[in-house]
Amino acid sequence: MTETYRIGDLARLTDTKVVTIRYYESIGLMPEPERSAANYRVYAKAHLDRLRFVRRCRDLGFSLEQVADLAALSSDRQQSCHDVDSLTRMHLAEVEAKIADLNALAAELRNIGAQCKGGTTISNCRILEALDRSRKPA
Amino acid sequence: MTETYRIGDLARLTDTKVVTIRYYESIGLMPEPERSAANYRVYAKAHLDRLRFVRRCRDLGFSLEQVADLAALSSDRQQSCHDVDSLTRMHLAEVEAKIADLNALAAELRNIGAQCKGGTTISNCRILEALDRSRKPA
DNA sequence: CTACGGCCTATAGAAACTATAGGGTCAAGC
DNA sequence: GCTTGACCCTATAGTTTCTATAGGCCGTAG
Repeated sequence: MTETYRIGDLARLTDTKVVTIRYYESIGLMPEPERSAANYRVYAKAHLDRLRFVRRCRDLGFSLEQVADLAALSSDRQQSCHDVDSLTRMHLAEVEAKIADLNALAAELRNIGAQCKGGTTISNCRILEALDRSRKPA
Repeated sequence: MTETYRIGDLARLTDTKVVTIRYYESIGLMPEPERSAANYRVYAKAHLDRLRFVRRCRDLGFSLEQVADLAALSSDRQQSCHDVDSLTRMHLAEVEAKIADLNALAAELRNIGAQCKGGTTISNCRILEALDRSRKPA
């Protein structure tokens, strides 16, 4: 009576490739499911939930290792909320740092692009010179 | 008389690991240098310049393939500036998209973090519930 | 009964390196 | 003269997060 899923179902429901689900199992991020007579993986709702959790964390940019940590924490409901919070905070700090870097990078790329106004051949285009700071001006 | 460098010198001068320089050589991104009697790599100034160019492009977030393209373009000075410009533009678009994604992610993480105010144990901490949208409230 | 989609395992590849093993070279110090 | 240590060499495997491929079984619809 309990509804079950095959690996393809899980893949469709969570927008994950079949091979990726098997990969998660191989690294222990997904528990090993039951098998049918034909050796097919047979999943229960709990597996679906777990996979959704994993995928959502990945979308949020957590590494697989961090996801595993988060999942372990979540299974120990007596444990302090603090660990989960600090993991989230650390990750937020990483994300913010990356944004800052990328903003600086974008500014530089826009600047480099602006140098192209003049020439049409490489020899009088400034982009490469801008990319290569060590090159002396012609 | 012309000054030469050993691989460790290049590494220090460009803040690159020695193995990484050899890796660049193995994939054809750095030309094969001369060898000393003891089979040590002996680099000239041109190699140093080339490596600086590669590293700077990498810092700007270009992939190794893009760096190779850029370098090829730069060696053909008759070629149109347009190619270099469009590569840079495409890359800028990618970077801007990534920034937008990360901003959305940071907002979500801040939101999740804010949920932790209340409880001190997992069972009344909201972070995991926020991470796992499919979990029903207890 | 054969074709087709879905499932299985196992291995290799992609990107951009990093790490390790096992060994040669060279200058300085005892 | 010999050892120590820093540096160099090649070759291979590991990292992360998957994706792709090969070769083959299962189950159903026509």
